[in-house]
Amino acid sequence: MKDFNYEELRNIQRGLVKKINLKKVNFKRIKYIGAVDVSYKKRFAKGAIVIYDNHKEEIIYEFTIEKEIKFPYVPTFLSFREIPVIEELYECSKIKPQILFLDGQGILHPLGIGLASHFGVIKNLITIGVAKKRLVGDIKKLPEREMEYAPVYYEGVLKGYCLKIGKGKRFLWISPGNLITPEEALKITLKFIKNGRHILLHRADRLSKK
DNA sequence: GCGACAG
DNA sequence: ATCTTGTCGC
Repeated sequence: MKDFNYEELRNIQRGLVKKINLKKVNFKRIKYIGAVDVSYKKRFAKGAIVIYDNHKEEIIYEFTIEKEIKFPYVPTFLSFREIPVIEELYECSKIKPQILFLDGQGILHPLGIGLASHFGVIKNLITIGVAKKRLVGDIKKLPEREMEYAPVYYEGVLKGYCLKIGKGKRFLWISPGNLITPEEALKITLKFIKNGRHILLHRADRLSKK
């Protein structure tokens, strides 16, 4: 793994965060919704994308790719590790989703530019960040019952929601990536939670691990 | 200095 | 994320 200039990468993030646009979604345009996930094995990363047809209400397309890992996992710099894989998945997909779910944070990031926001900005795409763990953000009290949620604040501003899924101590940290509001990101995500899991991200996760 | 820290 | 045996519970 080469040496990376993290100060320079910080500057890239500072430039990208200015381009995030948290506007409302025009739902009439939405026909395809996608999800991507990446898993790792030795020197390689395997990415999977699934495309859901919102009218047929089913997954209609999916595939995987493998790529050599070129960047280490460093908290707050996850984008630089995963985006090469996700970008190839997106560009090679014969069906382009109008909304894309990513396994990671959106604006719930120290600089406001998590994986979902980063990818949403460079592709000018509606993206939603769905993370399994907290990176930043404050919450008054964790939701206690299944499918309950609580607002997450960072620097005093509402940035996303924490949703309790399933029975145990499993939560999802949902925040807008780009071109969507926190409330809409929560609302759309809720539609895909079945049996305590996000059906599209879960499918992408399983595919990437095959 | 100490604790936190997406995947 | 990944490495990993047995084990608790529906």
